[in-house]
Amino acid sequence: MTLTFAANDSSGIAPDSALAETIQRHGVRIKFQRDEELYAQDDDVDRLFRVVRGVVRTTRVTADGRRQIGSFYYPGEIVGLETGRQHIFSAEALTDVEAQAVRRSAVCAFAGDVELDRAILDATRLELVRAQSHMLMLSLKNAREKVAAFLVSLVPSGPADTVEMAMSRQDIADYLGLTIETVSRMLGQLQDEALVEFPTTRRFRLPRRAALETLAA
Amino acid sequence: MTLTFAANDSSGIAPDSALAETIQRHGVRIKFQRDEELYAQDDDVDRLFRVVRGVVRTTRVTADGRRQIGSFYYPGEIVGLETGRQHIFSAEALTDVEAQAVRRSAVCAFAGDVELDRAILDATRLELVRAQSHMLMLSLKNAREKVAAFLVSLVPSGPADTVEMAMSRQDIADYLGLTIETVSRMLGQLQDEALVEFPTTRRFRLPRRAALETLAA
DNA sequence: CGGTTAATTGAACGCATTCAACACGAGTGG
DNA sequence: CCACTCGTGTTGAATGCGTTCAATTAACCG
Repeated sequence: MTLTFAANDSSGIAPDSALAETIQRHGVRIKFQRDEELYAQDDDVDRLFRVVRGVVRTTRVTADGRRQIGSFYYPGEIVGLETGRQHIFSAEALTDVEAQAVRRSAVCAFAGDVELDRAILDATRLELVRAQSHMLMLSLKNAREKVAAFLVSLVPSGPADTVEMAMSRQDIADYLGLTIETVSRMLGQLQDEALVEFPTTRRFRLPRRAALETLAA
Repeated sequence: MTLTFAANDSSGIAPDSALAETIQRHGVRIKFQRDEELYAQDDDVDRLFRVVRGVVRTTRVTADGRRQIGSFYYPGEIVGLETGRQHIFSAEALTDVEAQAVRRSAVCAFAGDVELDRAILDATRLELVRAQSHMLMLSLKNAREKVAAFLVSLVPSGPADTVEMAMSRQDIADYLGLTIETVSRMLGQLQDEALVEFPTTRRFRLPRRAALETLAA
């Protein structure tokens, strides 16, 4: 049974951009094991990655240990351009990951290519839209709405097939700004209302996606 | 008595970029009255603004009426590039505002200028850093920390002079993801601890900025 | 099988909200 | 000058949502 990981299509923008193509052509293929870091917080920014297989999460930890997850990245998406000189987030392989990497300097070498410059700008804009959407979710939604919205974002709007979640409850909690207990409770609550079915803890189905979207606010 | 409005320097990046200069040279000067809109939510993106005088806030309102403030913009800063085709936020003049505007198409006309393309990219990156910083604040800080961080962000790190706040308590609340009552309580609490002094409701001083920074987390 | 980590469930607590009343300041008109 | 109003901000008391702490169950892997 082949079961692809749930893809986050919350942005609604196709991940295959000119930048993705360029990385695809010039990138070096690298593999990361589960939990391995693509780059660390405070690392100098020097490489861009295009996810080929698996899922990547970006994480930041404050001085006093509080953790936040910036986003999850799926095949076709670009990781590594979220900041200035130094990385604010670290990037970690949630599953075994295959990626293509290009040095930022290499990308700059093509700077004459207007097409490419535009592509980097577009990718940065996409990143900004993600952040703004995340911002709204964090401040305006309650626990129930957050979890509902998260589930919806994991399932392509097409057929309501079973999807596999790459992330743990802790990852979800840190992404939504909740605790694992609250996440678990909300999932249970939604399951009681038959808005989601969990055959196993990491696999689910949305039998009434539209209804769930409604209460995701 | 001349008293300039508090400037948000939380980003730590100088607002005067190549983009700002270009707008300064080619921009059309426009004045907005207090509460007037520079552009509305869902408007097509067609103009970029450089604030010359006054303060601008970006706002978004959800279908069910919940309000969020994206950011406050001060003289020298760029407003209007926060999204794709259509604006997600509206931009409103918090005070009387003087701004310079350029049509986006006009900016694109200079596209051959690599310098300028880079400037737009940098400005977009700055916007992204703002959003990420805001994200962290919303999910990881409690009410006390939020308000402390907000006060600190309004005061240039230099001399602890009295500064004037352009925004209402409601604006602060919607920016921090709190209610006006909570904001008011936290301000009162910090004042009791002599970490801030309010001669009037819109004017304050930070006698112990470092101490406030510490508990802003 | 244990042994270990991840996830769920329950009960008590606490922080921020909600609802309500009150204070303050600015502007208007008697 | 005072009285009145309206918008804004503050303060108090009660409620509730999400957290915290603790115990139990489920999943994973040797």
